[in-house]
Amino acid sequence: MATIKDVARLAGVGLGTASRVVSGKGSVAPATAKRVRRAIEQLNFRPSHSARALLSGTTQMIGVYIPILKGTYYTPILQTIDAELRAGGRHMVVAFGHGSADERRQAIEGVQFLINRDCDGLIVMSNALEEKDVVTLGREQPNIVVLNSIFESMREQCFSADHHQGGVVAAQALLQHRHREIAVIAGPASSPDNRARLAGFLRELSRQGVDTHGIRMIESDFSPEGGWASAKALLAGKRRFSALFCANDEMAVGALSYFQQVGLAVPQQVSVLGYDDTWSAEYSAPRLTSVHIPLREVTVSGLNCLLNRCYDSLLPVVRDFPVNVTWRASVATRPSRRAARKAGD
Amino acid sequence: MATIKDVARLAGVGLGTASRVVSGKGSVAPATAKRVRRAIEQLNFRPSHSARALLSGTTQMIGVYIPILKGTYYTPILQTIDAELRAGGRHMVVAFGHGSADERRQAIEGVQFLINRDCDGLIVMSNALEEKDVVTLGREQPNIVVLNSIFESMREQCFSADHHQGGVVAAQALLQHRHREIAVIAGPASSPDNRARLAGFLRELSRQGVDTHGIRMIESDFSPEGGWASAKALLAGKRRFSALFCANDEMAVGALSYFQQVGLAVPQQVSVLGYDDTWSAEYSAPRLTSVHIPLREVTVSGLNCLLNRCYDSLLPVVRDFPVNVTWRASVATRPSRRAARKAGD
DNA sequence: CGGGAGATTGGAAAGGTTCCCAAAACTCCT
DNA sequence: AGGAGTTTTGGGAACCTTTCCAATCTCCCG
Repeated sequence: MATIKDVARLAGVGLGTASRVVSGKGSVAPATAKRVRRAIEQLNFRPSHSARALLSGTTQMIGVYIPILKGTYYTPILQTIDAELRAGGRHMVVAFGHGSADERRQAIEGVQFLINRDCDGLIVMSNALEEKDVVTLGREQPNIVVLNSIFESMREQCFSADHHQGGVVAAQALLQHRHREIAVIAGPASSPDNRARLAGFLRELSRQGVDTHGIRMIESDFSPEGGWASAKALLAGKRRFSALFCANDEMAVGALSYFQQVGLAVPQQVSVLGYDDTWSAEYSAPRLTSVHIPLREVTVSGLNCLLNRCYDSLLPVVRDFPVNVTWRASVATRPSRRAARKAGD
Repeated sequence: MATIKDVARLAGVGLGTASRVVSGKGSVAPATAKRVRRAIEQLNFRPSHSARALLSGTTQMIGVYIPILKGTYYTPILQTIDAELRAGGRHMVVAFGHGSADERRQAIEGVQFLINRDCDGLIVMSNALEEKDVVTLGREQPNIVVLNSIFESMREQCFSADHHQGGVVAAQALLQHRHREIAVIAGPASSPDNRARLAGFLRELSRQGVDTHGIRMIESDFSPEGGWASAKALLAGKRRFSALFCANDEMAVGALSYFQQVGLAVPQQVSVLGYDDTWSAEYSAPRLTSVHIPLREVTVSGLNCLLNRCYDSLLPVVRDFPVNVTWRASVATRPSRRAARKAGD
């Protein structure tokens, strides 16, 4: 690979002049510039990224940690980050969690890896990380932004929709269609955002007079397999329900698949409500009504906040993200049979 | 950030000694080593990746170009690549196609970007790239491996399952269940791998005596939206069919969603066969029978081939990938004539 | 006690860039 | 022609590491 020295020699100019032509800053006589450009062309020169990084102390590289890339939740995030970054001539290096260690350890290792790679900044998503972990990590690389979790010690750097409110909205959506016999497939209890949406959900339910002790809740793992298995367990149980709230779309999709298999019609016999409004909700059978989380906005704001820290720019940052529900076909008004029976009670 | 010079100074040793302790190669007296290690600890030193890269001429970084990260096709690939790379202490930088340019231009720009970033090697997926493009790109960075496309001028560096054979297998799956009235939702005609599977499909069909002029084929775009719209168009047409072959799972999922909406039972009234056997096939409603493409194996072999080129290692590389069908619930034996007629209404 | 082998150590050089400063070249005016 | 002011130019220094070579030290043997 040709270096700028070669370019300078071939063009018959000094190092500085060649450099000035490459970077476009500093004055250089038009004729000289042309000569240099021809030399660049001729030698197929492109500046070494490493050398620049070494000198400038910045790699123009943002690390992204994601627990696992399965399903449809993280993909738009990655896509968004890459688009924004590339527009500024920077790039993204991604690390996923993997190995046999537990999730928390995987996250720490992944982030550590990214730090060692000289990333200018980090975007981290993980609900397994603990407050003390981010503090430790933050000492090594203060340019960290966390998506979808809130850590008290670095509130400014955390971006998340209000999942408690998301739960409230979910409850309202169901209530509004007169459902009162409700089942829930929850995410892992260890996940704070899952806990938040559940709390909001139950709170709104009881606020509107539903006895929340009567609702059947199964803890699962955010995967379609988990949704499928939970739906099965729910149906096997004796408690009836006219609506099912799933703590994410993936589980809802699994549940939908199971209901289809056993011939339970959605939404005629059961309504199903998803959460996140990811891409999997769009073309399930039936199409899934889901609580919309404006993940793109969350991501962009988080990223902008990070870029502002790293390169002191002044990109716009928003910290409040409205949630609402995207209506599709999986939620309908409570079946009338039940209404009648209920009325006769 | 502390440099190795600081470490050396604090430990009261020379640069070389400090470096030897860091890298672990070369002999250093135990007592000295301990002193240096303490200094490292104390200063929280970690070697600069850029400086190492500059000196060694290698960034330990592999670039991955992917047209778009939507849906479930590319995600396992990324996950696989990251896992393999990290195991070797290397990392991945991903670029997606984006902008307003056409796909081919996007791919060229994306790859170019990766090259400028000093990647040691590149993994490229794109069916918009042309032979001459890879030749040009290959001149700048010879360490390129292409997944899921075959370019004659660099056959050794191309890894793909045999999509023609995939089409054959698909046809056999349907034939085996006595379907002869078949519709197809194809991918873009511009995509070579799509053409290959279609060719194989039709060839096997006619080999087994089905009049392929009688089959209704709609070209779509590999997306669920496309699948949905195509299913609708197919049903609106007057030609009837008992089975539908979709050139990828995403479109099949869209079709499934549409069929559910209009109350057409799968597989009782129409069978649906997907292609790729991605994760979306697993929990659709009903679960999708699909031609399994061993994408993980393809990816690993491609990556190994690349790593062998970049770092002259001797990782195992396989070039033949068996395809078969994963049976789930969306394909059944041809229904009675009455049901079939209904499907064509 | 001299000599030699081996272990240990220090520091210069190199890798490719950019930044900065001083020098050279040019322009324009008197 | 002389000089002031501006534009253009060249190259050293610095960024941080590793590699290599020479110097020093230690230890053992005759």
